[in-house]
Amino acid sequence: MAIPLRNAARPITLRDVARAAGVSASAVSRAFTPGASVAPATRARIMQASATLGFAPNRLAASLTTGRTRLVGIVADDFGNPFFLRVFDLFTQGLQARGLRPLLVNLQPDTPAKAALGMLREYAVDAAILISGTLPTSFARTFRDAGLPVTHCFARANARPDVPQSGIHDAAAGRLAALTLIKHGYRSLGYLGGPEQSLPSRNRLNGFQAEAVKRGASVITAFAPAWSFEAGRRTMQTMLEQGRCDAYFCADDVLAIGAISALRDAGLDVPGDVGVIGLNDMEMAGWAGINLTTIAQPVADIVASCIEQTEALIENPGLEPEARLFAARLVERGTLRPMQP
Amino acid sequence: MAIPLRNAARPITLRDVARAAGVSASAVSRAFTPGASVAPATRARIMQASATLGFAPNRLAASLTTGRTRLVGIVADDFGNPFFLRVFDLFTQGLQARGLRPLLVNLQPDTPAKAALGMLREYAVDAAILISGTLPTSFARTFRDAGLPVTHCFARANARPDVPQSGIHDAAAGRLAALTLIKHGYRSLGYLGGPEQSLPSRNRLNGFQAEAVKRGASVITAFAPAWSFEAGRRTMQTMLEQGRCDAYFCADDVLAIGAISALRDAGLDVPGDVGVIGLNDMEMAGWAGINLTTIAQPVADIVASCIEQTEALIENPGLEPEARLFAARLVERGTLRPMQP
DNA sequence: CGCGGCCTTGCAACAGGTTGCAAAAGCTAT
DNA sequence: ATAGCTTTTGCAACCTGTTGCAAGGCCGCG
Repeated sequence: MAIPLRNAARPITLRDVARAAGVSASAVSRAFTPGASVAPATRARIMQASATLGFAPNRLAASLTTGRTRLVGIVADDFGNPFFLRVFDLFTQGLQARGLRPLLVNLQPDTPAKAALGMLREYAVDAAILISGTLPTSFARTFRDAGLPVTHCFARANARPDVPQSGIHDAAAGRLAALTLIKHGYRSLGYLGGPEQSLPSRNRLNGFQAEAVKRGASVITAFAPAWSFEAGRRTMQTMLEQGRCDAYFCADDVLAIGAISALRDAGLDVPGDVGVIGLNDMEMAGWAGINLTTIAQPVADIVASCIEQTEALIENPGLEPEARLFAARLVERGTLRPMQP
Repeated sequence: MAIPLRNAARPITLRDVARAAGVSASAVSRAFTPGASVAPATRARIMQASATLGFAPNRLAASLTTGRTRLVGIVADDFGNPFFLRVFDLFTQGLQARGLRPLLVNLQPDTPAKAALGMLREYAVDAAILISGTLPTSFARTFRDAGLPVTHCFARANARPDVPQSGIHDAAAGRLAALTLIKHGYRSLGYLGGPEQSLPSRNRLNGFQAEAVKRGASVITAFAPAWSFEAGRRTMQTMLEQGRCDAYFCADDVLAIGAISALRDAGLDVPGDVGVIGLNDMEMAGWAGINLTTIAQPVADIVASCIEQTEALIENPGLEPEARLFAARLVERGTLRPMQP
């Protein structure tokens, strides 16, 4: 009836290897540490023994003395928008390539920052990366104040940031959208943002509105409760009740696709009657039947930059936080009427 | 010039708390262990001290003695298909709810199983979950043979499985697709699968073909090189060169959307000239403009089942592997012509 | 009042690595 | 052969928690 306390298959430890190679435990440890002082012949013998025994050093045990786990917490709260699949792909690949391992935390809408912090501290992550446009900036501050190096991707505070950030220049993207619509001859404009508390939503609006007003166009605005098709569709429906604009800038492609669906349901042709421009340039924006004119983020550059910031912050926790903003680019497809010559 | 070897902000340890609360380290450890023997008053004092110091026990240090990290490796190789975003969401949520933490490994096409195994063993994960329809079954075997508990989600070996598995009954889904097309009056059928080495691709074909042939329909087949829009579009283009079928079963919705794009480019109306049925029932299948008739997987059930299998395997590594197959369900939308009465 | 038994607590060993220090070994130059 | 250096190696302490064991405290009961 005895329940075994430990798995029968005990993992191979460094002492097993030491015994097999006829050296001390320290020698084995050093053999696996680049730059440590070991005779080449000894190292070879140890590596040989490790290979036959199938030994891999336990990083977690090592972390006790080194103070580094090479674990990075990825904290995200939007698993609904396909945009983030690309982002996860890039992040996990990029971190892996640097020998860092992503530990995922999937935030529920009601998860307090403290709880998320606790999850990460239990695992002694070297840093955390916040991937979200909707998380309040206080979230990052909570992490930072607890002494956990943290960076924020795809969000931007208005003033000087609390923590290092990478993302697009939202206001500039908004201006680009306005400029594009105006160039295409639209005058009465609508803005359909994501959740109102989301900084990118607001910053995109600010740029959009400023540019539009400057050029004599009018802007009405609405915020969708989520970055989803259904939210975009519903919000466009209520926007249409206030009368229709010539063209709409949607702060995300999926939102735009939902909005177009509502416009077509209302008997309006896109781009015949109404123009729509999205943001993100997700793969599906290029699909036939969608063919959405949109503004592209340099996602790969942003993610690479954020990883770089994270590594730098791990090296030097006192680093002055910097917001790196990337320029967005117009991708013309078929949801705006042809430009007036 | 001295470089500090350790971060100035040393994390709070259990001995700090012990000192603050005036008890021994063991007392603190026990205070955090449910069911351990501690006087309520002592525990309260310790919890108080922990809260003010901001202490959280380091699970990694604990893992040295307990032999459990509560870390689970999530190994995936397809970050292109939005279907998997939903899957990641469900997995991370489900694991978190059980106090397990997902450690992500993003497999590149050329990552050998040994390398992936090494990444996970370094972090002493309690188990690994393979999420992939394209990974060869040898991958799971490599993990298992190394003594790492492993389960496989969304793949199925033909015979008795090497490791526990959860997924849909691919052959049954294929039969359902064939039956549906035949009920709608289609006779000359086409199958557009994912990568040929993918087991789900082949199993879906087997069921589809068996049912179709049994009912006197013909089947031509093709395999796309990836589970993507572009692969679906291209593959449908080459299929059309061999003449067209009445209807096509595509082994994935994104593949189907690509295929429809190719069909329309070829001047064919869907569903007027050709019927298309997909598989997965992803969110976008329901979007206006796509409106794809498809076969739904009970994804949430499958993921829950896989997590359950994983937990069971951690408890009892000797568990007999079992393949749990879930029934797929038809979701009728607008890409098949109306049924003949 | 004394004793047995239970609950609570601390000691010390341990998990799997890392690392400062000093001893041992190898090498060169006298 | 010896001194003087450098390189290689092992010892032992340490990182942070956990746990078996035994000692201490407290209770009730006779």
